[in-house]
Parts: sequence; C-alpha cells; structure tokens
Amino acid sequence: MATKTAPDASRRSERSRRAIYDAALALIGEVGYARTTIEGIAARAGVGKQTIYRWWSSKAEVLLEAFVDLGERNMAAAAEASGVDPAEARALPDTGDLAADLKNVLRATVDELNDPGFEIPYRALAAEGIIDRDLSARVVEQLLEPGLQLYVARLRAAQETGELRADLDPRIALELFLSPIAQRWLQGTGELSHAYADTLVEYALGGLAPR
Amino acid sequence: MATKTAPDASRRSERSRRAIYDAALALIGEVGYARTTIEGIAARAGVGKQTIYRWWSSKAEVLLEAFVDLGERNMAAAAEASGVDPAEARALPDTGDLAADLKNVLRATVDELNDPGFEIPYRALAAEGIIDRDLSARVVEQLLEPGLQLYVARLRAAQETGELRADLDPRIALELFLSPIAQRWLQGTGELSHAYADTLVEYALGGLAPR
Amino acid sequence: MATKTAPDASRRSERSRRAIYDAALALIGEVGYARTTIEGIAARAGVGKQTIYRWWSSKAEVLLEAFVDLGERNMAAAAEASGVDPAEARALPDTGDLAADLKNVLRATVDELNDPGFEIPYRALAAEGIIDRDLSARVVEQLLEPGLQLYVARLRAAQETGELRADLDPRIALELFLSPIAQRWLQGTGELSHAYADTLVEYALGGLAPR
Amino acid sequence: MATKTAPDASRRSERSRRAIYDAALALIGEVGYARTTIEGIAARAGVGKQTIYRWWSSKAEVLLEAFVDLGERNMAAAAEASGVDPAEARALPDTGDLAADLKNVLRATVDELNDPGFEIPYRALAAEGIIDRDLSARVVEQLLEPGLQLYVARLRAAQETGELRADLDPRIALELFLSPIAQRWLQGTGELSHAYADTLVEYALGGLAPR
DNA sequence: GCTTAACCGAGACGGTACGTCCAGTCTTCCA
DNA sequence: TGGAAGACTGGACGTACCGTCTCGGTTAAGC
Repeated sequence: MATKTAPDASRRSERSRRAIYDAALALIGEVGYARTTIEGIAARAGVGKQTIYRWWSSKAEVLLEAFVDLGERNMAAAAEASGVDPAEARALPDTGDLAADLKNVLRATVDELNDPGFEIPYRALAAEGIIDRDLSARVVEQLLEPGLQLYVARLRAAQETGELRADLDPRIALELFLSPIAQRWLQGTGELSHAYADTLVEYALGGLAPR
Repeated sequence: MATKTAPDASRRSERSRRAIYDAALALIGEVGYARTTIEGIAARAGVGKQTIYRWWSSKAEVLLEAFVDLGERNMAAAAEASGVDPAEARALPDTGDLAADLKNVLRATVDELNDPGFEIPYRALAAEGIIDRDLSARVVEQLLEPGLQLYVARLRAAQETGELRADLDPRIALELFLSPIAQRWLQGTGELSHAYADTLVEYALGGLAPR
Repeated sequence: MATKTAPDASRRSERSRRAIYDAALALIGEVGYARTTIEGIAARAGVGKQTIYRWWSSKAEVLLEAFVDLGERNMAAAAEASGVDPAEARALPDTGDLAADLKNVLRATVDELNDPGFEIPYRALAAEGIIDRDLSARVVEQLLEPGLQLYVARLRAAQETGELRADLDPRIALELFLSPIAQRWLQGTGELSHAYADTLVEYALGGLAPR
Repeated sequence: MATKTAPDASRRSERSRRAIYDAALALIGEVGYARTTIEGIAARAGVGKQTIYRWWSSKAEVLLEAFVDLGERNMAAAAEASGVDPAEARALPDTGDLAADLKNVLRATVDELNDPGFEIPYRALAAEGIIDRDLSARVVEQLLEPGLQLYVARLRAAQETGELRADLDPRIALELFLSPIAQRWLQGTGELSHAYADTLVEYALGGLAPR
C-alpha cells in the first residue's frame, strides 16, 4: 500500500516557498482569488507547477499558508519594533473597565476588517472555508482561535473581578459581540463602524431586556 | 448602436426554466457546487447552453433563482396544506413571552440549518456571496431580509409591551442572537443545538453583566 | 455502449482544417517532427487544442492528412497547369523501352527523395509508421499504393509485349529496384544517385547470374 | 574554461550498466519504446537518473548499446555451445550452389524478423534511426554492417567461381534481395515468408527480362 | 394562413487552466 | 568522486469547461 511516497521535506527549497507565498498574495490582490490560478502563481514565482502540487493540495491551501506566514512575519516585526515580549504584546488590554476595553479592541478589529489589503485574501479564505470543511477547520485553528483565546482570557478575568456574571460560558458570551461583526463583514448586511462596535458591547453587556 | 437586444421574456420557455432549476439543484446536491458546471446543467436539463447564458449571467445566479423558486414552491405548498393565509403563516409567534417565542423560532432555525438537503446549495450561495457583492446583495434581499423583517416586527411588538428596552435598534438587537448562529453554521466554529439557541436568547436578553 | 458521440463532420470548420495542415507542415519543416507539438500546431494555426483532438487522434495522423492534402493540391495544380487529364498525367511513360522508362522514373524518384522540403515530413511519417502499424497501413494505402499501381501497370504492359518474363509476379518484381532505393533513403546506407538508379534497373532486368 | 569534464570511465559501475541494459530492454518489451522513459529505466534499474545522463545522451543510445550488448552475449553463448570459432561460425554457407545458399540464409533472416522478442526493440531503433542520422549511422555500423560483409564475401566467392557476373558491384547486388525483405518488414507492405525469400533470390539471380 | 423573427437543442469553435508526466539539471548524502 | 535519491524549472500532454458562435427546427406574432 505505497502512498505515492511523500516528498522529503528536509530537502525543500525555502526560496521557492517564499516566492510562491509572495506570488500568491500579490496575484490575489491584483486580480482576485477566482482569477488567480496555480499556473499563474507558478509563473510569477518562477517555479515549476509541480513544485506547488508537490507541497500543497489546492489553491486555498497555498493561500492559507501564505496568510499564516504573513501574519507571523508581521507579528515578529511588530514585536521586534516594540521590544515587548510577543506573547504579552498580543494580550487584550485590561484597564479594569471591561466595556471600554472591549470597545477599544473591537474598534481596532473593525478597522482591520475594513482594510482593503487584508480584505481580499481573507474573504477568499472564508468563502472557500464555507464549502471545504477541512480548510475551514485549519483556518479557524490557525488564524481565528488564537485571537479568540485572548478574548476568553479577558472575559474570565472580568468574571473574577465581578464585572461579568460568573455563570457565563465565555465562548458563547463573546459570540454576542463578535459574531455580529463577522456576519456583517462576511455578508455585507450592514456597515462596520466604531459606533456599531460600541453599540454591540453595550447591548451585549447590558442585555436587551429592561432592568 | 443597439445594446445586444435583450431577449424577449414573453417568449421564454417555461419548460426549460423548470428543467434548468431542477438540474441545477440536483447536480449541486450530487457533486457539490464547484463541480457543477453550466455545461452539466444544460446537458442534464436537455437544454442548449445558450439558453442558460441567455437568461442568467453566472452559475451563482442560476442557483439563487433556483433556490428562491424552491422556497416559493415549498411555501405555497405549506400554505395550501395548512389552509392559512400565507402572509400570516410566516409571522413569528407572539405568546407574550418574548424569550419563549425566540427560543421556539431559533430552535426551528437550527433544525433547518442542520438539514443536509438545505445545507449544500445554501452554503454554496453563501460562499459565492462572500466574494461577489452583487450576488450577496440579492441573496440578502431575496432570501434573508423577509425573515429578518419578521424578527424586527416581533421585537418592535415586545418594545411596545415593555418586554424590551424601548431605545434599542431592533436590527442590531436581533444580531446578538442570530449572528452567532449564522457564524457557527458558516464557519463550523461550534455545534448548533437547541441548548445553544436557548443560551443565546438568555444571554442576549439578560445581558452579560451581573444585575 | 455510447462511444463518446462522434463529432458532427458536417459542421466542421474548413478554415481550421486548412490552418492546421499549414501550421503542421510549417512547424515540422522548421523544428522537426519530434519538437513539433500539438500545442504548437494549435497556437500557430490560431485554433483551440480541442479542435485538433476532436478530429485527429495523434500528431502523426495530422501529419499524414496534411501530407495527403498537400499531394492532392500539388497534383491538382500540376494537372491544371498542364491541361492534361489528371488520371493520365500520372501514368508511367511507355516508349516501348522498359529499361529506359524505368530509369527515367526512378531518376525522378531519386530527385524527389533528395528534395529537403519533402524529406523531413515524409521521414517523420515513415518513422512513426514503423512503430504504429495502423498509421503505416494508412500511409501505404494513401501515399504509396497509388504510385505502386502505376509501376504494376507498366510492368504488366511489358509482360504483354514480351519485354518481361510472363510468369513474374509484378508486385515482387518491382521491389527489386524500388526497395533498394527506399532502403537507402530510409536508413542512409548509401548514396542515392541517378547512376545508382540506372544500375539497379540493369541488375534487376538482366539478372545477377551470367547469361 | 574546462569542457564539462568528461566522466572517468574507469570508475564506471559495471553493475549499473548491466542493470540499465536489462531495465531498458524489459521496459521496451513491456510498454513499447515511446512509453519507455529515462525515469522509468532508472527506477527499474535501481539507479539514479544522473547515472544514465552521465553515460548516454539519449534513450535511443541506451537502447542501441543494450541491443549490441545483447547480440554480443547471444553470440558468445552460441559460439560456446557449438564449440566453433566464432569468426567462422558467422560466415555464410558455401555449398557451391549460390541460389540454395542464399535461400537458406534469407529464410533464417525472415524467421528472425518474425520473432516478436526481436521485433519491438529493433523496430524502435529503426524508427529512431530514420530521423536521427547519427544514430542511424551507428546502428548500420554496429548492427547491420557485419552481417552485410558476410553477404559481400559470399557474393565475391561466387563471382570467382563464375556463378555470378564478374562485373557486379556486390554491395548493390545484395540489395536486390535484401532490401525488399527489409522494406516489407519495416513498412509492412507484404508478408515475409520463406516462399517470398525464395522468389526474390530467383528473380534477382535470373533477372526479370526473358532470356 | 403565411411569413418571419425569436427561441430552442445541439454542439463546434478559440481559449484558459487543470493536474500529470518527463526531460534534463542540480544538490545532498553515502560508500 | 561515482552513484542513489529525488527536488527543481520547464513544458507538453490530453481533458474539462468557459462563453461565443453557427446551424436547423419549431413556435408564436403580425401582416
């Protein structure tokens, strides 16, 4: 039962990998995901098509890895610039005022989602993930989950200080203000503004029923 | 300088339209959206390719219309069976207990989303809509908006009875419990159960902060 | 047992066929048979690859047909120019002197075989035919056989006038002087000159044994 | 400015060479020449591709050498078995009856050409040789010429005994009966039987013209 | 009632990209 | 340093669809 003999990763060309990531992101930005082709990426990267097929199984996988790689490089660069420990740098602020902290972070998220450079590849990934469950799982795990964990940590801290009901499931709680933003961004069902983010935090923390 | 002389809709073949809808939905169910082709739909429907290109501009448009058509027929059938006025049949229940009513409807929504027959084409449409803003707008308008209006109406009623804070924007308020469900379904970030729906209603109505 | 539904020859594009023949012959002349590709022919002819695959099953088939077509056009042109009935124009001369007539024709054959324009595609066809028996049969039938029949006719006439032994099988007899020429041309085992052609005729007619 | 530094033949691996010959002949027999690849030969021989490229410049060269090697081994084995001096063992029989001797040898040749094991690689070589003049020269020189010399010798002997016209060029004379056989085999223009061989000898020796 | 314009099924066409296969080169590690 | 292994660039393969374009045939309006 020979499984096509997997390639030897230790001999992989780093130079080609980089070139493929760069070409993929560039092309997606220029012509969009649907019109970006494996052939085009290979040509732009100065690489044989087989080199792509050898290491990735689909266009979406290339994009995912390129995206993860980009994130890692950005993060490393940011950490270097600020001189702060990367792990800590990512943590959500904790000023003791949960509402203010959440609004701050959500406003930044909204800004990021509205950034065109970020938008095209991320949308493509999201679209592909909706149909390809495997890919979706990897996107969630590698791109989303780390961010969600930061929210969970902040919410738990708030539960300990009594700012938040102690019996809440933080995973579900954070969906009240995060999912609406994701939804609007994905489906374009409404504008994404700072005011909207603020409103969500208020509605979610205060509840919809009168007190 | 004639603009391509639009086809004469009055002479359109109803039989072909039906066959194309049926073929499209069947193929998408059988092989998935990506592997469904215009050519395949035409062959399956016993129709010339040009007949599709004449009336629709993309695969996604065909699917959208097929889907809308399917919904209309289902609804008509349901109305016929129940003997109730269709307009009224769709309205959300109003027992005076908002929480209970919302839970009821959300549970039904969760069940529908978990129905495999519904899932594949709807996912395809959602995925395509993420990239194609025009399509997305039509999906929202034709498939989603009518449902959302029912929620808005119910929430407004609750504001009048004092069950809900009067200063709320109902469009945003309903996102607190609807978006998390949409999100989980689209991205597979968590299970979709009745219990989850109930929890969302409780968190949203009661708020996350302690009273 | 549906056999892929053969294409409808009546709707075939004459313009494409011509362009493909021309491109094929041009490319083979320019870069040789081995480096001529279907893709290259299609590009040069301004034709989709599928149009080639639809009507021919291999590069060799294209070449064969292009070659036959070329022959037919040449012949038609020659007939037109000379104003003679084409059927007659091709017949071998019959001056009553068999040896002289054969030498004349063989010398012309030798000249033709030494013509570079003719050589490359014909060699390619011969080479392919050696391995592909089907192709070989078609080459023999469409390109060689008509010519051989002319020899057979001339030899039969000679048998009737007593210039040739009456008990000979003309098909075998003509091989004595034609095959050596073919052989030398194919395998390059010796020069192809008028003198050589003359010698063959003399040896074959007179026999190798002393009288 | 070193010219690519030719490999040091003295350090060449005999084991690899053998394995490559065996693999090449086996593959050509199994899948035919066109579908035999350098990569396939290397894999089958358990050899690196570079080892083939180092010592041969083309697939045809490998086959030619493998074929020559096979012939040499067969001949050595035959000589060993018969216990006769190899040089003599190959000479054409000379019973004093030229026609009978030639018929004998040609019949054996016909049988050999009809042997399927011999046919496939030899045909491949012939086909390649038609296009590749260099290869053709080597095939003629290494595989054909030795055999032809034996005929030349026999014909010269016949000239001395008066069985053959003294003024003949034996190289051309032998083509009268050998080329038709080669031709029929290569192009499949007719059957290759003992009777055909006999007829050729008779026609060639007696001549086509009546006495 | 007879033309005539349009839709229709069918499918050939010029193209683009697919995913695979090999050529021939280059690099690494082993004996 | 020859050889086994195999990753690399490059390019052709044969296939699948794209969206456009004829080609008869059928069908419904308008004369």
